[in-house]
Amino acid sequence: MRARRGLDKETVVDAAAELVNAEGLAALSLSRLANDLGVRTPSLYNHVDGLPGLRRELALRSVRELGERLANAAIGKAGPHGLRAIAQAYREYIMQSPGLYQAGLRASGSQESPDSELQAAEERVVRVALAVVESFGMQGEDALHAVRAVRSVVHGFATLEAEGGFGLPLDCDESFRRLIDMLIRAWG
Amino acid sequence: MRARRGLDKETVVDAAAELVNAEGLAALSLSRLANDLGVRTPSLYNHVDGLPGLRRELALRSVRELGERLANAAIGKAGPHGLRAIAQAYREYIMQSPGLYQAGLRASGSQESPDSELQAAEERVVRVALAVVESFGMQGEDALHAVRAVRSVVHGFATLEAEGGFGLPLDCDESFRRLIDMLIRAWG
DNA sequence: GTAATTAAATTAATGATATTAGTCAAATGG
DNA sequence: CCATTTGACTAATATCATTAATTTAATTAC
Repeated sequence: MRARRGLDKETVVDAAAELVNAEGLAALSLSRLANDLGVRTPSLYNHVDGLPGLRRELALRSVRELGERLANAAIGKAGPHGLRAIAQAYREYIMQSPGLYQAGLRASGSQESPDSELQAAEERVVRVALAVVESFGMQGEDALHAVRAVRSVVHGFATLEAEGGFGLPLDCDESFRRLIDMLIRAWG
Repeated sequence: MRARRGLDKETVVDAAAELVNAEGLAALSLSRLANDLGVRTPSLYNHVDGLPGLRRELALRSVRELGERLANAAIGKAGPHGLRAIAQAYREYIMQSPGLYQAGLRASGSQESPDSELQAAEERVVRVALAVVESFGMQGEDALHAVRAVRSVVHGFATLEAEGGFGLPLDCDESFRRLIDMLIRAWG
C-alpha cells in the first residue's frame, strides 16, 4: 500500500540479488520476486526485460562488483602482497554473495548476443589480475597464462568451498593460504 | 507406435545425458525429453522421479563416471606421472560431457536430503586424488590440503574453460600444463 | 488549479511446464 | 488361457513467464 511510484530498476535488482544470495540462483523467479516486492508479476516488466533481462542485470552487477573489489584490494600492493590481497578479496566476495557470483559466471561466455557492458566489466577483472601478475615481473604470454592460473585456483577453491564441497573438518583458511603460497613460490 | 515396452530408466537417463551435453543443463525439461523419446511427458514418471529425480540420476552418473575415469587414469602411476594423468582425465571428461559434469556439480553440496550413493561416488573421487597426492610422499593433513589444491586447480580451470571463461586467444592446453607443472614443482 | 500527458501498476489471457490421478492395453507368470 | 502387473496414455491442475489492454496515479503544460 505504499507509494504507487515505489519501484524502480535498482530496487528490483536489489531484491533479486538478495534472493539469489539467500536461496541460490535457481530460486529466482519473477513471480517469487514480485511477491517479495508486494507487487504483481507483470509490473516487473516495467523495470527489467523479463527473466533473461533480470539475469543479465544480476550478471553485470556481479562482475562489476567483483572488479571493484579486486581493484580496491590491489591498490598500493605488488607481488606476493598483491596476490594474497586479490585472492582473499575474490574468495570473500564468493562467500558473501554466492548467488550473485553464480549469476555472473555464465555471463558473456557462450552468450548469443555480444554484450559490450558485460565484456567491459569482465575485462576489468582480468586487467586487475594482469597488473598483479605483472608486478611479479611476468610479461606477455607468460603473464596471460599466469592470470588463468590465478583465476582457476581462486575460482575453483572458492566455489568448492561455497558449495560445501570440502567435507572434511580441515581448516579452509589454511588450505587456501597454502594454495596461494604455492602460486607465490612458483612466481617469486 | 513402437514396442509398448520400449522405455526404461537407463534409456531415459541416456537421452537426458545426451541432451544436456548437447544443449546444456538448462535445456533439460521433461517435456523436451519426452518429445525426444517419442513419448508423452507423464510416461517418464514411470522411470524417474520427476525432474528432481532425473537431475539426481544425472548427478550420480556424472560423479561415478568421473571417479571411474580418474581411477583408471591413475592405475600404475605415481608422483608427477599420476598427477598429470588424473588432471588430464578430469579435464577431458568435462570437455566431453560438459552438461553431465554440470549436473554433478551442485550434487550433494547444499542438498536437503543426504544422498549416500552420491556421497559414496564423491568420496571415490577424493580417494583417487588422495592416493595420487600420497604418492608424492605427503601424509596426514598435508595430504588433505594437497587434495584440496588439486581439486581446486583442476575443477577451477576446467569449469572456466568449459564455460568459455577464457576469452583470449591463448592455448588452453599450454595454460593447463603450466598449472599442473606448478603443483608438481611445489610437491616434487 | 485544472487538464493533458505520461508512467507504472493492474487485470486478463495465452502458452509452456511439471505433476498427479485415473484409465487402458500389453506383456508376463501361473 | 486367465490374472496380475507394468507402462503408456488422457485428462486435469498448478505454477510460471509473457503479452495486451486497461486503469490509476503522478507529473507536466497551460
